[in-house]
Amino acid sequence: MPKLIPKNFYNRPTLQVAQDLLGCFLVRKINGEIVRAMIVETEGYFGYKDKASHASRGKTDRNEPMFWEGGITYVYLVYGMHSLLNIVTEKENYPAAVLIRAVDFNWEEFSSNDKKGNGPGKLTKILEIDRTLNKQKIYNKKNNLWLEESIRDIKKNEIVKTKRVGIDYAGEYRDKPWRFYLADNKNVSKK
DNA sequence: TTCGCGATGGCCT
DNA sequence: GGCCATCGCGAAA
Repeated sequence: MPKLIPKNFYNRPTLQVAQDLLGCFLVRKINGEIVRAMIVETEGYFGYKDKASHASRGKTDRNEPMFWEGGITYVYLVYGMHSLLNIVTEKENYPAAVLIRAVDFNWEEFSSNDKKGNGPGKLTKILEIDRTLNKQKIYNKKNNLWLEESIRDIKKNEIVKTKRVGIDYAGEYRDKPWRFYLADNKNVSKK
């Protein structure tokens, strides 16, 4: 049986959590049906100085969940149309989260082009994740959204580290290698 | 194959 | 009023 990831998993350094989440399963229950999606790409955002992070200008109504303790969701809208899913990490009052950028549904039904989870805005659409799921606990199953441990060991050399996507404005933080993905997976959002 | 761009709305200055 | 942690389309090549 797959194991639910415990709360204390998230209360650790963001970049560690971002890498450990690769190979784990994002599980969503929709109308009583369970859909499992393996996480294949993540990005870390943390601290006050990183201009790419929403928290770089202090706490606001939007980014407030980033300041909560690890293990809850931070869902927000970009470009007026896409909901992006983040998992909050680290301790309370320190702003940090991991963006889930791509998932893989080992599932025939999800093999058509518009049902691949190969982008942060696409996987949320397929899994019906929107801002109503903001600020929810993901270490229990009550909100019909949770995370399960990987069913195999992910080796260090399977993880590719590179710069994050879509944040060219972030100055010295633009090129930080805080994006991680599984090297052999075809569902990552960009090369 | 890659590139250019429009859609679309909330958030921050 | 400007700016996005994006996507999919159609044109060019």
